[in-house]
Amino acid sequence: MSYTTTTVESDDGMHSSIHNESPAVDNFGNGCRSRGRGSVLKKGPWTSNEDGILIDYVKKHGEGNWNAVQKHTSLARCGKSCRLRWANHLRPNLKKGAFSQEEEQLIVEMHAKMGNKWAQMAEHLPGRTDNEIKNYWNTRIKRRQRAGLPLYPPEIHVEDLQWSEEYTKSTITRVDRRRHQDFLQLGNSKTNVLFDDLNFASSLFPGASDLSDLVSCNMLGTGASSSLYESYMPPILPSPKQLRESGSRFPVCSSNIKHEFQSPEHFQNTAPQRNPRSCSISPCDVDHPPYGNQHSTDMMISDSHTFMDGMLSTSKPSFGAVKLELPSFQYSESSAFDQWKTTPSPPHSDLLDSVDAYIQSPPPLEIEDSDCFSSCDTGLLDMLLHEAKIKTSAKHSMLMSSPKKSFGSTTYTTDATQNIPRQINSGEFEYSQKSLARSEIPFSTQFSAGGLSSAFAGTVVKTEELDQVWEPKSLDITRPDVLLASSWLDQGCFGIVRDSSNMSDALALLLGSDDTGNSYVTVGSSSAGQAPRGVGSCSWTNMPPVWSL
DNA sequence: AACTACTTCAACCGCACGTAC
DNA sequence: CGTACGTGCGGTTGAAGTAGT
Repeated sequence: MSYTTTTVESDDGMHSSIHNESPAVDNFGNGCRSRGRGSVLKKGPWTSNEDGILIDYVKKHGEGNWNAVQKHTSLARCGKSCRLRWANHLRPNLKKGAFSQEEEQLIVEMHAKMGNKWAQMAEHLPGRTDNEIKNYWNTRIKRRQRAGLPLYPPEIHVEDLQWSEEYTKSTITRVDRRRHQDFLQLGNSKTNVLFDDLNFASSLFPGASDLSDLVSCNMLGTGASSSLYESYMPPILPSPKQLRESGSRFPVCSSNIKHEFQSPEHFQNTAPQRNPRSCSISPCDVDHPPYGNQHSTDMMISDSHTFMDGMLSTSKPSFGAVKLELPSFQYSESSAFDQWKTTPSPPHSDLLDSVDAYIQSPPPLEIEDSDCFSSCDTGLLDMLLHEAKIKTSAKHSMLMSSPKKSFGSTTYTTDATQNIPRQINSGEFEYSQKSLARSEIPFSTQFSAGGLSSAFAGTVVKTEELDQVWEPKSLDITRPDVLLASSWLDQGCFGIVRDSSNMSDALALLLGSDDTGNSYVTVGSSSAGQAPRGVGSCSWTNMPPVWSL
């Protein structure tokens, strides 16, 4: 390994590096030039000798004051390098080796909550470093991207809908950390109420916060600009290897389509014995997706809703000036973290199930505009509304303990919408719009990412169209939206669609009328009474090649 | 055995924050 | 208040290792 670098001191004291091709063998004459001392700092891998020097130093002087290491020892390393070496490799009680399943699961859950807050995660993983966690996560992203799996298990996502509006505000636009911390320290006031949504104790309809949450969620979800996430729906042609495997990983594309649309009974029989939490998050499912050895129910996009999570941006600048720091549902309030951490199994598996069902409700059948651009804009709003309904219906189904049907891994409430809150304040959507505006992200940009618009755009659903559109036989399996929607088929969406009573309830849910009869969707650009668009009215030109195969 | 593709992970880089002066 | 410095964090890079052909 050659890390030989010539560094040029910059104005801010940092050293820019010019890599040489000559081998570096403790070449102190060709490294970083220390600030003010004129000595040369070494870069690259640490030797055991250097490690020993650093260890000795820390033993004598303790951690911190890393720049003094160079001054007080013969170590020709900059302070940053020393700190990194100590923190990641030399400090005691470091746990080396692969992550355990428990650790992996915890990381997934923490990332759902925190986003790329590696250091915070590391605090909850004794002996692990932020760098380790970060590397693990990046590797995991790549693996799941290849496998076409959602970044988070659905259960994770559902749980993660319980995040704070305030927190989101503070992270949508990159606020300074001080303010962020101030917010987190609000403590027992509003934040805790918001974070305590899991209790769902209130029968009030918190639509405003839901909407804003969802708005932010999707804003963040569009932060697909991150180099790691933007390719979650692969922007590149699959490798020959991937193509060979595509038959299993993208079963709907295969010629054996009839095997992919199987009866609910099939799913019931073949679905893994799924504990909503433990199974979905089990490392063997989440992090080690075997290409050809996976149950159909766990295959590829488990649901489009969750799929979007894979596109969550974390910190890379987005298309505009906005830097999206965290995934949609992140909050780092420690108390909230501790709360869920201590309850590894979700206390609301029923809730999760029911939410699954609604997540898997039909994709748009009707969108106002004909051109993709506008429909994408519309679709975002509709998607947000749709997600809001999902969330709120889940809460109410929780409260009412509705009877459920189960198809395979998915349970849905048969009378969920009877519990659906109809009370939606007129101002809530305005709030949502404000949130959208606040995000400063072009809607079209957001929506074009990964073809999500196809999965979510539009909430106006005509009952009579549903059976027609969503009969498996009428699916155009070449289309990405169908591919996305196929995840519902996987998870029993037909149970909803085919049940007319459920369907009407679902319609009510989706339309979300308020007391005055005002349709939810009419506030947005999408409206009822327009010509039906069908499933494929959105352009697929933005779809990554793999979907166009 | 040689080559290629892919994965892992240690280390670097730039930025931002806190603090001292 | 502004500046310099120390520190921490998150993103990225690239060499080493591994698997596949």
